[in-house]
This record gives sequence, structure tokens and C-alpha cells, in this order.
Amino acid sequence: MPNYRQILVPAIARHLPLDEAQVAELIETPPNPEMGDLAFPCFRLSKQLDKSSPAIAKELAEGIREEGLPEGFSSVEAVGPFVNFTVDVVQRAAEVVDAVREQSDDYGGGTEGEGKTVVIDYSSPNIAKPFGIGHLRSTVIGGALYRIHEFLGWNAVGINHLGDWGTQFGKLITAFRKWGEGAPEDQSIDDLYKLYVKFHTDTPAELEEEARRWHKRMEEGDEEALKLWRGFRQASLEEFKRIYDMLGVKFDSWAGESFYLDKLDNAVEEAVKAGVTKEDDGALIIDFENDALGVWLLRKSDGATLYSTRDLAAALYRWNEYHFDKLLYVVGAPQARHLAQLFETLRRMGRDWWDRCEHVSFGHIHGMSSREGTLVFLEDVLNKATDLVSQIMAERNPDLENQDEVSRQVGVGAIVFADLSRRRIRDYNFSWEEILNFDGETGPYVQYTHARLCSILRKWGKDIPGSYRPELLQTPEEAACVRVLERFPDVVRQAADEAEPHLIAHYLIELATVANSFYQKHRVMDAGDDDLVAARIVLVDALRQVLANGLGLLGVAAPERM
RNA sequence: CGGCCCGUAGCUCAGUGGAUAGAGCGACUGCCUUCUAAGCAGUGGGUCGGAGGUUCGAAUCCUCCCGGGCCGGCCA
Repeated sequence: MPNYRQILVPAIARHLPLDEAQVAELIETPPNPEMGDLAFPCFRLSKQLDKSSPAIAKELAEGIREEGLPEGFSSVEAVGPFVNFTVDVVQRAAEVVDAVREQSDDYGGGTEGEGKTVVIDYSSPNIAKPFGIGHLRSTVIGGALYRIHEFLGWNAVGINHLGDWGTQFGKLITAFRKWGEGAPEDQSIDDLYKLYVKFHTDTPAELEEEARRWHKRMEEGDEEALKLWRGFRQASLEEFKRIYDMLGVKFDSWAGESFYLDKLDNAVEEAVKAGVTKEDDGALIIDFENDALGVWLLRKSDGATLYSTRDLAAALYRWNEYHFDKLLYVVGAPQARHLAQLFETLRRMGRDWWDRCEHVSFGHIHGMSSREGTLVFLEDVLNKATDLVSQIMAERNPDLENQDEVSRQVGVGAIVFADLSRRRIRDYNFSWEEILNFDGETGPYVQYTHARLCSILRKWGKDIPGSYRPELLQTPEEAACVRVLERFPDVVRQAADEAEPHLIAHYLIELATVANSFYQKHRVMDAGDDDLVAARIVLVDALRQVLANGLGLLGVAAPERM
């Protein structure tokens, strides 16, 4: 596919006292497709050339026309201070649609990541705490970034940095020994969660003290403490894996906080040797002497470690293990300072790869607290969405044979898509009403469009035509489909660069919208003319393909019927 | 007290230097004997939190202020 923007740059620069880089920076997309596909604004040249910008635009347009339209363009028009360029619809339809056909499942992907490694730390739930709707964000954002990078040729490494160590286990052991029943490995997360909540509701001071002692015993390798801990960990992992199966999320490593226990001393030692730490009341701290960063605590005065110690050890370990080009922390915004402190520490320790680390931050979900017990369990949300889809399906498509499977795909897809369809950083108010609404800009809308397109292809019943006449795809609706299809590769790249899956979700809404308008307005099967039917079938297949590719990147299923 | 993030239509959000600020939900009007109405076409709805500034041009960049959220050495 030609890059129309690149073709335009030299063609414009030849006529102006600007170099190609300056021209490239100014080229933009007009707000309305009727104005053209690309535009060049002439405002800046006005002073330099001592002419009005409309006059410059007029001369530029004439100059370009005189030497012949740039390859692939059908018109060049001065409109006020802008020069608008329109690409040849037929040529573009042929090139875009052919690219989708040839590359099919790979359309939008690439090889620019080959030889590069991205390590992504995501999901990372805490053992013995319910997998809440809050963990959904990290899990699905990280999962999407993993697939997007792989699609572009990166070697991706997904790490589930389990919260499986820390003082909360001292509390849990204390609560379990006091109130718990049965074997530790037979506890459900719900049981453990209740113990945790109970500990926080009526806690005499001596229990807090006991909890600290149990944590210390764990750190010292005390077998009684570790046996309880292993049981809790095992019980939790089984429940987590059930959820990851539903979401279709996978990890290459489950190295959680406990994995780094035998690596903490070396990490601390390296920091001390680098001269970045100091002692304070028996604790080991790093004082950044900076308002934004404050002070980082690396080791408590009783010698116990903290999450900061473990995060430092993890970063050092990951570097040795993977030599990554990017290390993404898909972690909530509340930990922004903590991660900034980690990155700055790495810099001060002389680890020159510190700037390959990035905090992929996301907004807080309001209305829930694990301590107060108002948490919304993710599994309940997924099940409720699935049930609702089943009801809708029973009314609208009762003959569908694999209703349970499709209900699950659409219900889970709705939840995942809803989470990925807003910019990461925005805070999030959980609302049943909103998350269970499947109309408009939702996952089910995109899935439905995909299913409708599949339905047309089923009715067609033959192979997708090998040749077709692209000049027949010229209605505004068809041209709009082509225009949006063309953008997919750029959107995927931008999503990877900015670590923003919502760009893809947003794009899919747009693609589904133009696809819906197209097949609502124009008949495909009974279009009359055989050539026209063939051309439209080819377009339908291309739309179907790109919707499927995009949904796949987000981890949302694309059922063929619903 | 300090640092970071957010503030766009009644609600949920796109848009981060360019042409009349866009969607969806909700409301209202049409469209199912025609490829699935989870759809399509249309109507109504906005001092882009406020005030200055930079610029030919600001929702977008800078400063200050207001409102909300988060973080701020022995939790994660």
C-alpha cells in the first residue's frame, strides 16, 4: 500500500521554501472527507512570503497541478488557506482491499519489533484477596499490549507479579489460626477474604503485633508459617487461573514477590554499594531530596523487606534474564510515585537501561474497597453479563446451537471491551447499568457487526471471488469503509507506542459503524449485477477480517453468529 | 503543606495546535413480507471548570485560580 502522505511531501516541498520534514509535520487530515483525504495549511508561509495564505494555497495547488498530480491522487484543490488533496478512490480501494486479502490474519501487524523484547508486568493480583473488578484493568490492558506487541513482531514476555509475600500474610495467618477452619489449601478466596476483613474490623493491638511476628517468621523461613502460606497461595492460584481462562489471558512467568526472596540481599547490597542509600532510625532509605519523589524505604528497622525491596530485585532480575528493550508496568495510578522512585533508584545505581522502564498507569475504580468488603468480584460481573446475554439470545436467536459458548464470549467481551474503550488514565466508576448495556459503542456492537458480515458470507456460500472490479466500490459508504480499513496498521502502531489499547477499541467502533451503514444501505447478495455482488462480497470479507483482527488484539472473541 | 492525575452535551466518553468541537447512552421521529432491529436514518442538546498569556490560529501549549481523585519512610 502506498503511503499517500509520503508521496505528497516532496511534491509540496518542491514549490515552497520549506524542507521535507517541515512539510511532513504540517500535513493533516481534513475534518470532513468531502474536503479531501489530506490537507496542507498555508498559514505559516504567509509572513515569510508576504502573501495571504489563500493566495499561497492557490499558487501551490496550481503549481502541483501543472507538473501533474502526485501518484495515486485524483485532485488537488485550494480551499481558502488550505490545499486539499483527494486520493483516487478506485486505486485506493484496490490497494487497501488487496492488502487485507493478502495479509488476512496478519493485516495490521508487522515485523518492526523483530529482535526486540518487551517485558510486561500485568494483572499481579494479591494472594488471598478476591480478584475484583479493579484487577480487570491491569489484566486486560496488559493482555492487549502483549498481543499488540507480538502482532508487530516483538518478543513479548508476560509476567504475573503475584502479590504473594508481605505483611498481609502475617495478618492472614494470625486471623486463620484464631478463627479459621479446615486446611489452609482448602480455603476458598472468599474464606480468606472474610478472615482478612474480620482482622481489619475488630483488631486488638496485640493481634497486630502477632501479625508482625508471623511475617517475620515467614521471612526467616519458619516451616509452620510457610506451610500455611503455601496452602493459601495454592488455593488462590486455582481461582485466579479460572478467571484467566475466561479472559483468555496468558502469562510466561508467574514469578511473584516471593520469587525474589533470595535475591533481595544482592539488590540491597548493590544499592548500598552504589552509595544511594542511607541509614535512618535503623531503616535503610533512599532520600531523593526532591519534593516529587520524597523518600523511599528499602528495608524496615526490624530488618524486614518491603514491596519496594522486591520491586527493585525484580527489575534487576528481569534485566539479567531478558535484556528487554521495554519493561512495562501495567499498574494503577496510585503507585505512580512508587514506580518513579524505583526508576530513579535504578538511574542512580548506574543502570543505564532505567529509561526503558515505563509505568503504564491506569485510573482508579471508585466505589469499592477490599477492606470495607464492598468489592465487586470480577467473576460475578462476568457471570452476570453472560446470563444477561443468554436471555437476550433466547429471544433473538433461539435456534443458535452453541448458545452457552456464544453467551460467554459476548458477555465477557462486553466487559473487556468496556474496560479497554476508554483512555487508561481516566478514573472509572463501576456501574452495573453501564457495564450491562450492550447498545451503542460496546463490544457486542462490534461483535454483532462481525456476525452480520459473516452471515452475508454464509448466504453467499461460495469462495470469496479471486478477482473483482474495485471501481464498483465508489458509493460514499463503500469509500468510507475503505478509508477506515486503510488506517488499521497505523492504529495498531500508535496503540503500541502509546501503550493505549483504547485506540484499537475506538477504531473498531468506527469500522463497525461504517460497515453497518454500508450493508444497511446497499444490498450485497441481491445487488443485481454479478460484478457488483462480487466486489461487495470482497469488501464484506475485508471488513470481517479487520474486525476479527482488532477484536483478537483486545482479547475479545469474534463469534460468527450471535 | 507538597507532588502527580482528571475536569468537553443531562450521563459515559473521543478529540492534545488548524477549517462549522464529535460519538454513544437517555429523550423524541421514522425504518423489520428484503443479507440477524445488539442495527440504520434523523431531531434536540455544549460559556470545552474559570481567568490571563503565547500564536495568523488554543478544548489542545504556558501561568495562576477553582473543583474532584490519588500519593507523600517502617502497608501494597
